[in-house]
Amino acid sequence: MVTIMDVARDAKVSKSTVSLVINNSDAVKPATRQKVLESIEKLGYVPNMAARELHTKVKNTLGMVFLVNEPLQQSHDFHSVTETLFFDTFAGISSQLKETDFGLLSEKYSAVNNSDLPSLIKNNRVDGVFIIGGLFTEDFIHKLQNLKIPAVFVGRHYPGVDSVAPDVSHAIYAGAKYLLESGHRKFAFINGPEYTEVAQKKLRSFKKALRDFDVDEKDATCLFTEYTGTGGYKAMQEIWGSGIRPDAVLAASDGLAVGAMRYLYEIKVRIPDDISVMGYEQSIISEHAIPALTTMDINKERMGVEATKILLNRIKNPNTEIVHSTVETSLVIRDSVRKRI
Amino acid sequence: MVTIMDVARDAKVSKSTVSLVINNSDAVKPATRQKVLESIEKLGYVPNMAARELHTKVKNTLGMVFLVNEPLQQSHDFHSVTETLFFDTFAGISSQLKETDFGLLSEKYSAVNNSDLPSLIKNNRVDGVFIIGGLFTEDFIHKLQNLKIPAVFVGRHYPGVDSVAPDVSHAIYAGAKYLLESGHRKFAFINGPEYTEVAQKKLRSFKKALRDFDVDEKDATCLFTEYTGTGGYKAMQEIWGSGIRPDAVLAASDGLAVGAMRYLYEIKVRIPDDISVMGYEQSIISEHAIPALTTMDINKERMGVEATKILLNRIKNPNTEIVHSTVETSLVIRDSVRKRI
DNA sequence: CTGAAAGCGCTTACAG
DNA sequence: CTGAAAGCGCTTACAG
Repeated sequence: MVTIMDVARDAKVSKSTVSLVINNSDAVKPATRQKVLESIEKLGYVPNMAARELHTKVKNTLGMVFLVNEPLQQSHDFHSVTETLFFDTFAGISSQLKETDFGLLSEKYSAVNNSDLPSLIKNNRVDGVFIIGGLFTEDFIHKLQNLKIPAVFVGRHYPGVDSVAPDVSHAIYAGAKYLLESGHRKFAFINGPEYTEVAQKKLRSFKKALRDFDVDEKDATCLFTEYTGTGGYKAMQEIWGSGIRPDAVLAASDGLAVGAMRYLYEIKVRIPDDISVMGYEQSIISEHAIPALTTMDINKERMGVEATKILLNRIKNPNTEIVHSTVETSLVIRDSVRKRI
Repeated sequence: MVTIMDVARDAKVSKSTVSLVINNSDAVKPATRQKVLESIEKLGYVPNMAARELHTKVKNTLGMVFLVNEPLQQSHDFHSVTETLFFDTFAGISSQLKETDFGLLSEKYSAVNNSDLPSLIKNNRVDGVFIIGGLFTEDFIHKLQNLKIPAVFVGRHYPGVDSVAPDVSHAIYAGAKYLLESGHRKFAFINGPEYTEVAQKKLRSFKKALRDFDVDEKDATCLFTEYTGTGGYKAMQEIWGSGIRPDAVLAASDGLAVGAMRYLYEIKVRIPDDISVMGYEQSIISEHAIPALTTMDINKERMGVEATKILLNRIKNPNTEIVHSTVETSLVIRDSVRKRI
């Protein structure tokens, strides 16, 4: 392995000087600098991160903790939220980190019934950490805050810690508005779990849209369920079973939407001819759904980019104010909604 | 920050002794060991990885290089192969690494027109590396081999480097067999890009199944296209457009299958009533397809687990023989294939 | 079984 | 602008 000493010898300078050019100090004469650079190139020198870290205390690595449900979840479980969040966020973070020297350590972690913190945090391997997804517990947050490690939550806001999340209220409102403007007047709203704050927020936005368009709340059936395909399927089944015939369903996730679509397919109700379906998230399954699902793009990749900027800044300036960043959402029109005017 | 010196003082031993207990040496008297352990616990000591690495040369981190197409690919691009491979493989690797002290650095990387190696390799940050997906070039492989860094390819075999891949031949054969045994006799086989070895292998297996069931090759239309939803869509369109009416389509990926299904939906051909469709991969989109897609599970998570075992072993025993591991596949029966007997 | 010492490859004041 | 020196927190022979 070639060390700083080798290039110092080759360039006929001291290793201090080599170190200075590596770190882009301008206290080096251009000619010397050039000579050193040539030696580095010639010998294929790569600085030893560990040695550098030992001194500077900066690890040049960020952690990505990817919150999952217990037990082990697989991508084909007819679940939809977390994993697609993971992939796109990763893409955003990864692209943003390309410009820097930071590496990204990843780890799956279940916050429930878990007294340990993620090992990349526990073992002190990162300068800062992204917490992906909403599946954290109070206990987890407290432990995290005690460590005072720079952290940003991605996907959900939480007071007192940096976070980036989509503009949920606006997104649901925009989705409902699109449906309303397309002439729909009788709704099913399939929402996430009732006890979550996000679901409550979504419900409020949905009802606000109804009010703004003078639609009676009686013409909207609102159900809570878990964010899975199965959840959407059963909700749709329940609605249909109780004799309700909406002309549009708005789902709080693409997974829920696709679950509802499956039930409708089975009972031979055509989408969008007989009923419109609208999702929320813009995940891989919305693009591949049949018919392709009209949905709200919550811009997950952009969230990753924002989160990276926030985390890097927090590491550099630990005392800046906490930031809660909200990422804009946008409507993605595909084939599952039809105008009824 | 608490160092080995602090615990040495607290336990009233030398730091060498502390180091020995950390590293589970049995050259420490149980009583001393106990005392040290207590001090470690009390002070919340965590060994400094950088200092350790500086000495031992082992970084305790593995890299996961996730091969992508140029340009930046997003998960909703109606593409399907790589990203779902990424997610499930990651899950397998991550769970396997839980038992160890290794961390996992990830990076997206495009091998085409890229003279640099992935930065986690270039900067020498990992002890070994997983190369995920088949999108590598000869040039990439040569550079990698020159570095002599332990590497395992996941998803595709390549001579001279450790790899784990699904049993492609068996999987396609099994898929075709299932269709044949269900009474189908007129096929469309929508395959990946013609120039890839994998596609050729798939074609051979498919034809072998045909022969074994005495079906004339004339009754099977075989098309090559890229592994995307759009590819599947266009292939199906072409088949239908030329007047061919298969009773089953076998697709070389779930993305292709779902693309084909989309076309069939548009021309109001019912699945599985009018035609059966079978996928390959068992990705998130197969479970969420409508109707749910019968497919071959290539066991991506298991590939991650195997790859981890191989890589860890290669690091420990650099001179063991190259291994090409093949992971078993299995049939996942859902709703897109109907018996026609 | 335990301690003193050297050294891993860097960076950073500090002289000059 | 450049070099000599100390030190980051460990591990590993080596004595004892």
